[in-house]
Amino acid sequence: MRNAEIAWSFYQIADLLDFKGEEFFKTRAYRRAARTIIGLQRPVAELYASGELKNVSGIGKNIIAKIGEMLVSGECQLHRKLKQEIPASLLDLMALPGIGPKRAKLLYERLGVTTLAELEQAARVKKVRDLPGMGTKTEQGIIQDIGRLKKKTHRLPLGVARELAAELSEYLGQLAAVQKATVTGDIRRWAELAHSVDILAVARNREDAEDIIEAFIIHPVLVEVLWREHGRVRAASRWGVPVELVVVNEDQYWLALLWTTGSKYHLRRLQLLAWQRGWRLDLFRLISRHSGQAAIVDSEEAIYRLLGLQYVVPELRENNGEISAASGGTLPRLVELPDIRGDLHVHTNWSDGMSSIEEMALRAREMGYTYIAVTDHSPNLKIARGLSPEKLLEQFEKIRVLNRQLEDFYIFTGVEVDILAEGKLDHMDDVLAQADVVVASIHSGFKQDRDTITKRIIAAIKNEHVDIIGHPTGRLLGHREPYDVDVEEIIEFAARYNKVLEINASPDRLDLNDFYVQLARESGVRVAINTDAHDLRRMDEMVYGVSVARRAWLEQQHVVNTLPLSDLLNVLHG
DNA sequence: GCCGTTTTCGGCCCGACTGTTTTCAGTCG
Repeated sequence: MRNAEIAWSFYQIADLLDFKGEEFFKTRAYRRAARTIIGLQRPVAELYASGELKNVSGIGKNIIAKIGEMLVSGECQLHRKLKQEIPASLLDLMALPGIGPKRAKLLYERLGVTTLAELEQAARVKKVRDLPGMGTKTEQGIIQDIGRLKKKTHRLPLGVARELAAELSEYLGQLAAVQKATVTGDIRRWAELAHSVDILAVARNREDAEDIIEAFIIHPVLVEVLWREHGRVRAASRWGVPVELVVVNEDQYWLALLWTTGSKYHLRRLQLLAWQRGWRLDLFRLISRHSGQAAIVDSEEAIYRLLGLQYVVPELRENNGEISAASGGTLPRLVELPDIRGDLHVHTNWSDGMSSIEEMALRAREMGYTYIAVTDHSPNLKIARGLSPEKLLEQFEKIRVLNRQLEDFYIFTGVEVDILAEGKLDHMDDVLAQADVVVASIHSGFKQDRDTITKRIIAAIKNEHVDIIGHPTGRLLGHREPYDVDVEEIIEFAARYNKVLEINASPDRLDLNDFYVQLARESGVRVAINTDAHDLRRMDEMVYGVSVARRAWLEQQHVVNTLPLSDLLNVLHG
């Protein structure tokens, strides 16, 4: 069992116990354990076997026992029992904003509602308003939120989509009849939301294709075959997003890879250009219009070369000017993960992170970075145990001591300071002045109007100590819409005050998105790609932020955390 | 549920907001 699956079980146990009205501290313990497991760098099974699990903070005797059960049988008894007792669809209700365990229970017991569809029906016939504590506004809200949910269920945030795709392609890769399996489509282009999970497999023998499909569709994550034709199958997955598998022979691989990667707008432009240049490009084939011969290619690069183009990386294939740039040889030299020299926004166990400053720094050094900025929360964010000014200065002192011990690595002192509801910052200027890196972010007042929120952020930009605006739109992909903010104006002010905007690399955020990052670049605003990691493992999510930068055509010089330490110091203090 | 060497029991967790209320329960970050 993978760590993610075990963690997922604990999250679900927590939700189910919440529903039963179990005390807060117990359900929190399960959630904490889940979060800890997600953050582990080694397989739980390994730590369990070696007995090291008991040294992990937040995981005690009971949870270890349940992990043991899961490792043996795939499920623990408590989870099984809870699932029997409570319809799983009730958890969907609790995912609605404003509906927690108490209200879900009320709806279930008084109206017999178990699914979103039933809840919507109950709301439409005005039954919800009769329940204690609920009224017409709640009822209207339910109808609206369910409507909104229906629209988005078929798109999966990039992070989850990649995990699902990795699992399926790994599974395929293990089949004897499969030579290799590659993830393509939206995911290969690093689109922030995947409409489908696409996998391309190469069969060892021509006649194996159907057997591969047979073996594929029995994978437990797939629930139903939607359609199927020779060498192709589309199935519904448990995650709500469709999965598509294409099986080809080796000689078709590169054109099939190009074709399945998309986007369809990029392909359309490519087809047109191919036609103009004497080729016919269609499904898995590139045929000379003169000779009628199919081109034989041994890479995607070769296909673009045949068409007289520079190679276009998947991230750029959105019909956003990349084909004319490739034709003129003017594609940008995109920023790459190895260009990143440090992470300027991470949390430690001084606030709501899971690891110590030392652990985060050592991990960063291991990753090849030369610096990191520790940016724990400010006092306003009580739930994250935001640091008081005194505590923060104590942390700075600790970091100075650590810096004397570390060779070839530098820890910036820093803070992620809340932009308060009135636009003030959650630390005094004399405190901020002592930090190397100040990330200013909004964590409250999400529902304020556009003008108010925009002004708050502009006020932060104007503060001389602020270096970076963190997750500028506050969205959580698939969970929370961005707050209403005039991003164009933020970019304008960032340009005027020479401030850096963040690409928050967490796959739950990807904030700013590629569109605004491109606008920022065109306005001369530099970005910092930061993970906002709260544990060691999530420092690895840098690659997601880099993908946003690449989709926005960013080069190394547009990203401040590609700078060598000394240059970055100049930017921060200059 | 987890945690702890001044505790093996009693802490852990906090305030704002919303929509519903006449004083507050539930939700959320």
